[in-house]
Amino acid sequence: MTDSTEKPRGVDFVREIVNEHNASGRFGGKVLTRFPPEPNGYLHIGHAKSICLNFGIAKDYGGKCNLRMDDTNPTKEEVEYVESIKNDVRWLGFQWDGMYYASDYFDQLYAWALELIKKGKAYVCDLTGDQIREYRGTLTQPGKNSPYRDRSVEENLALIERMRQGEFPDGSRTLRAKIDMASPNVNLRDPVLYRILHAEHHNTGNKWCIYAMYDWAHGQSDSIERITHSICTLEFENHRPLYEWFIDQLGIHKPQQIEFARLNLTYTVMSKRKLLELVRDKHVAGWDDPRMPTIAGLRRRGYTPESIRNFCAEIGVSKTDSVIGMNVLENAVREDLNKRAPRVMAVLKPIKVVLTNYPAGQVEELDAVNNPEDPSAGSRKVPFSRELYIEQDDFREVPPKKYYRLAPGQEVRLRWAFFIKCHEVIKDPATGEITELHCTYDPETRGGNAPDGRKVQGTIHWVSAAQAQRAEVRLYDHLCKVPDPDDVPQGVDWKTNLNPESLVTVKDALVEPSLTKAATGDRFQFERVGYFCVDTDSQPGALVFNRIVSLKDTWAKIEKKA
RNA sequence: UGGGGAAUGGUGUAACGGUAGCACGGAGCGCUCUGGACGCUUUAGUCUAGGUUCGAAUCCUAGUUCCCCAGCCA
Repeated sequence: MTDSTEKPRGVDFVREIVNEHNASGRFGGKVLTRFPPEPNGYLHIGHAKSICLNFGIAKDYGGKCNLRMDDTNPTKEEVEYVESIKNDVRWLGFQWDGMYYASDYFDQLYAWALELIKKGKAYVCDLTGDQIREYRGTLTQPGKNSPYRDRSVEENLALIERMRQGEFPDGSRTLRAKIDMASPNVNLRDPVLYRILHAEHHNTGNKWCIYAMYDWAHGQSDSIERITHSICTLEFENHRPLYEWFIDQLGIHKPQQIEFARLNLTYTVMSKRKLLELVRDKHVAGWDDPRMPTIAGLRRRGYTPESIRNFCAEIGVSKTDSVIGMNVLENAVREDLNKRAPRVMAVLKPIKVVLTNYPAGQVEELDAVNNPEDPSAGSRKVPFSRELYIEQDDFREVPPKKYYRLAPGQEVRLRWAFFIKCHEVIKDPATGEITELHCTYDPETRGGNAPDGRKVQGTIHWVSAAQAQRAEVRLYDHLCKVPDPDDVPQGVDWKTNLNPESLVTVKDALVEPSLTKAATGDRFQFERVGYFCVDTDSQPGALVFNRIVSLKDTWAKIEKKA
């Protein structure tokens, strides 16, 4: 119809294609997508991009989205992975319509293979792996036909059945499509459909000893589910003619495959092979190690599903190979947590402060706002006393220019408390190390404001010595020390680019007492420091926090420039 | 050297023959009981060369550069 003259603007190219289909009636206005992972590892942030795209499109168009395990290789797949995948998809905030397995379709796939044989379009090949490679030719030279290419239909039928029955050892024969050994597209040079694999499958057990190749399973699985838009990554663009060839031969529903560029992030790796390597060789504590770009890792780190979804929306979808800066992801979680995370005071590297004019033994409760961005978050009480701890970084005996924090003779505000001024620096006579700061407080400034209207430049965070709780804080940084860890000279292991300081553990940070009630998964902003999340290792009385991301640090930037 | 793709500020991404915009980053300013947040200003781009057109990021031609493909992996 022509009643809609306004063009959809600002939508990604995939949605543009869907719009065209809806306009032309190609799929009768239906939209059915799917997210098809192989359960051979944990999902990562790159999968999140695909999940948001597939589920997002289904939602935008009132369609549906299936979750399907592409489980055609029993030697690499495990139920642990399928469970983790389902869990991660749900956690990201999506609910699939159909839950399927490519292995659900093994019978149908086998029937279709027989059909292809009967049409003279597939044959059993006795070539070894090496021979198949030789016969395939190269990118610039055509391949040559297998000597087994012209077996009779009857012989092929008999042989595939014997393969299925388990009469032949692994690798001894394959079923191949008969297409064109001279095709400039190598995927069409008689691709293997089935290989012999005497392996137990997580879903079908020992029913099969021949397994469909991905190329033989994927397109037809989409077809069976009547997927309309089969969205995948760029490297499958070369396979599309093959999938369409299968579907044309079989005369079944043909989805539209659309390829987009996979996500790459700086300072990390995204290949499942490399992530598995990190886990297996214990470079990290597991798939959910907070340094991992896995969904499980990001979750444990403290990322919110919203922040990941916002990130995916922010980066867009296109066909251009690209690398997104890690700072974009970090920015997404800061933006989300700024609105929601309660503020709290924690001192990571403490130095003691004694208020010489504050009565010994006295403790008072001060009101602290929980979240200046969210009035409904209310306020809490924090104890204040003669002995406190502040951050080592917040004191300089010889302050540089523009240093607004505590220094001899310089007045600062203690957040939600009083103005203090430093009078004496106590040092260890042996080492010269600063052990204590003697300060005075101004009782008139209770709550943080001076009745005489006097201003201070700096406000610093603190905890009261007697009431503070000890906590372990794990400071996470980039997994890799360079933006592109895959960029290594020939023969050099990419793992030489792992960041040795990706985890720095602070054993004895001091946190305000309200945090004793913090539960696993709770997120906070440690004021002026960063966003933190209670780790799964945390116990009552033995708190463990993960740094999700630091706050932007303007002072660090100024000081770096000086 | 075969085939398939992609090229817009530093990084991503819009514009669908008619003002090159947005986000992140960078620089600067304002505000602030977080050197946070927020607000404002600013920086910087159509791969190259021709052509069509009143007008081109967009259409045409020819180049250049980058990515993917030679698993019985997905």
